[in-house]
Amino acid sequence: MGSKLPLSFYRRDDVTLIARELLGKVLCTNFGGVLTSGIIVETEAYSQSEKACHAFGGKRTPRTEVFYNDGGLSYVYLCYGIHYLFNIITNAADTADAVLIRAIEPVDGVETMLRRRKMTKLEHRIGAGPGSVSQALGLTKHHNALDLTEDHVWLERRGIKVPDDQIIASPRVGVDYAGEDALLPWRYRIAGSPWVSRAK
DNA sequence: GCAATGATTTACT
DNA sequence: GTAAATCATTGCC
Repeated sequence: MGSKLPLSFYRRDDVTLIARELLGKVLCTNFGGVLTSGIIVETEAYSQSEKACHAFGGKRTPRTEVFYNDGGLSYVYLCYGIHYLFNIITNAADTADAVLIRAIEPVDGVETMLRRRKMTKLEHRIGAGPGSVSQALGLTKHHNALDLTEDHVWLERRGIKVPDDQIIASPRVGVDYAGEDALLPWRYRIAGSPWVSRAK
């Protein structure tokens, strides 16, 4: 097993750097004694300084309150009434930065993930896309604002190296309403991974 | 209190 | 490629 990422990893002030470094790390969940995990192969950075973020401009609502905690917490949000999106809160308290996990490559508990996704055999799309990731790992809104150094949801370093030339930066999708900020290349994925969502 | 909408996925034409 | 599903949060009345 790898070593759990320390809080100091999340509390740095460069959210795009954290998003890049999360590639190749392993996201783990352990609910009811069932371990499931996957290598992070696609992420997206969000910051309060750009419109695509729910907490843009320091806006506070009951939903975004968790953004203003210290880094190292989970943020699970229900989108389109159907899909849960898993984010990691980064940076210091009162600074609303976060990284969205968009795709994983299954590692542990594959059978459990298949059952959760109602699939009979392993397909590349099992962890492709933020809604799919959450479903495969069993994350729901009940797992919002969890401490990522506890033993239910956490991230590990397993010595997987992702060289810079294997990281592709591209504009984010689904954020057209953000205007110019939608063009920021804050979406990162591992080149050549078959587990990422279909490139657009 | 109520209507509009979204950090998406899936299935169908 | 296009459209529908579906509901918590949000913002305005």
